Amino acid sequence: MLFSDLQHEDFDRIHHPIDDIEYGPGSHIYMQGDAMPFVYTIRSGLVKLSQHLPNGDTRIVRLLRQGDLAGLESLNGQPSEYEAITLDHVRVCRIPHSVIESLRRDTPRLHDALMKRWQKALSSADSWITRLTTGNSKTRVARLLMLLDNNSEDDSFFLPTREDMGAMLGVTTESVSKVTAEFTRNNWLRPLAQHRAWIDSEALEENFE
Amino acid sequence: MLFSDLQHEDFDRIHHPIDDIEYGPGSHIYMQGDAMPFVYTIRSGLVKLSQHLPNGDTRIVRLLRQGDLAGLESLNGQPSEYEAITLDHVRVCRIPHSVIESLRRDTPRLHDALMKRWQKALSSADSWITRLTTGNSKTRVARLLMLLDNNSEDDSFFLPTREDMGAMLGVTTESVSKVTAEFTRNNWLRPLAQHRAWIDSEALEENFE
DNA sequence: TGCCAGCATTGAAATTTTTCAATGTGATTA
DNA sequence: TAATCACATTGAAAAATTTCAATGCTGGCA
Repeated sequence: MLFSDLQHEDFDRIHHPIDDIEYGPGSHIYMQGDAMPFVYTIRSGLVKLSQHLPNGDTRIVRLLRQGDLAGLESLNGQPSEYEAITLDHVRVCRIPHSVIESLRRDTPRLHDALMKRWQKALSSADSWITRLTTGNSKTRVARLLMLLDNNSEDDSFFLPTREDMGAMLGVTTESVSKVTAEFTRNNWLRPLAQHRAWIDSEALEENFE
Repeated sequence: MLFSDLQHEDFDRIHHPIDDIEYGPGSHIYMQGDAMPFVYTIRSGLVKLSQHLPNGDTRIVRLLRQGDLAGLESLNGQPSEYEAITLDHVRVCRIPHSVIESLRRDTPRLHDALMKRWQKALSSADSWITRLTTGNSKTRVARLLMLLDNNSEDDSFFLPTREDMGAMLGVTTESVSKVTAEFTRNNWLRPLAQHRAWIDSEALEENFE
């Protein structure tokens, strides 16, 4: 939670509604171009942040999960450059900008917490570039699976559709499918029920550092 | 400049050395793994921020130019995940973390300035993903050339080596070369002396939105 | 001035990825 | 239970990209 760093007294200053909201899979939290008076912290589930190109291509630029902040970009009042769509069941906490602003003035701890979030988002964006858009398609799929696996608390993890995986890696749906099918044949990937899956991390790591 | 938002009185509080430094082309400002007690603002020139993968591949994740901040990542005290290398002649202003910290406490304006920088870096990282790692190699090269052109104050702009362009786009040196050579034959790209070049933006835009 | 070193360009063959068109498969619903 | 829908998988051919090996070009240096 964004506010985990704050003391209780800080919360008492909040006189604006902070809502907990739940979304089913595939829901739009916000769209590209939306005015954004809120920031969202993800309490559980996975959210894809994507951008559309003028030519109609869509690219997923980041996955947000528990503890991540969505809508940071728009703290400046600009409309969102992204759309945020849930992949599975998602719970968020919706915080009005006004709350952030007033807390920002009074509590240095929030400042620091916000800084840390920026930092995390940036470093995630960069490692996305280095790890998920470099190498051939097998390597990219392997790295994505390991990232999803790492992100998960669980032994299993959420396996997106091949189309979404393609949009994350910059390759076609079919190419992703060919690779995941091969991994499955090798027993490196075991798709389970409900869009979840398990991987043999050692084997993948060994073959695709 | 980072401090352009600050009033003069704020500067008087600074009792630490802030140095202006100049680098020739190809100089290392800092390396991956370096402890980083500084933040750098770029006063002029172009800097590449890159990351190495364990397998030896290198990927350029961002270009920094006038007004950008390098070393933001390490405000938390962690060693740098990046290396920053100059492409041309570069002037930077090197600011100790301690200065940032003490200003941060006292001057809300600096806070805001820093936030804006984070925001800019993040949005740049994301559009890097969407625009520079999507589409075929001609499209990517075209987009990179337009980005370099936009960045430049000048009518001409700095044209990196084919190898660096490849590391930005996730394609091989030779592939980039084939594309730039073709663009040159079409008169869409005109390489000039001293690593500089000119493009026919209309023609490129038309062919590669 | 001429030579060198370091890029850049080119070509052909190998490989990878995309494209396009079927064909599976599993979960949900009638 | 059967029908249906949304994805996933597969295969073959086309297209794009990489690889590898030469060959050009140019600016700096002896």
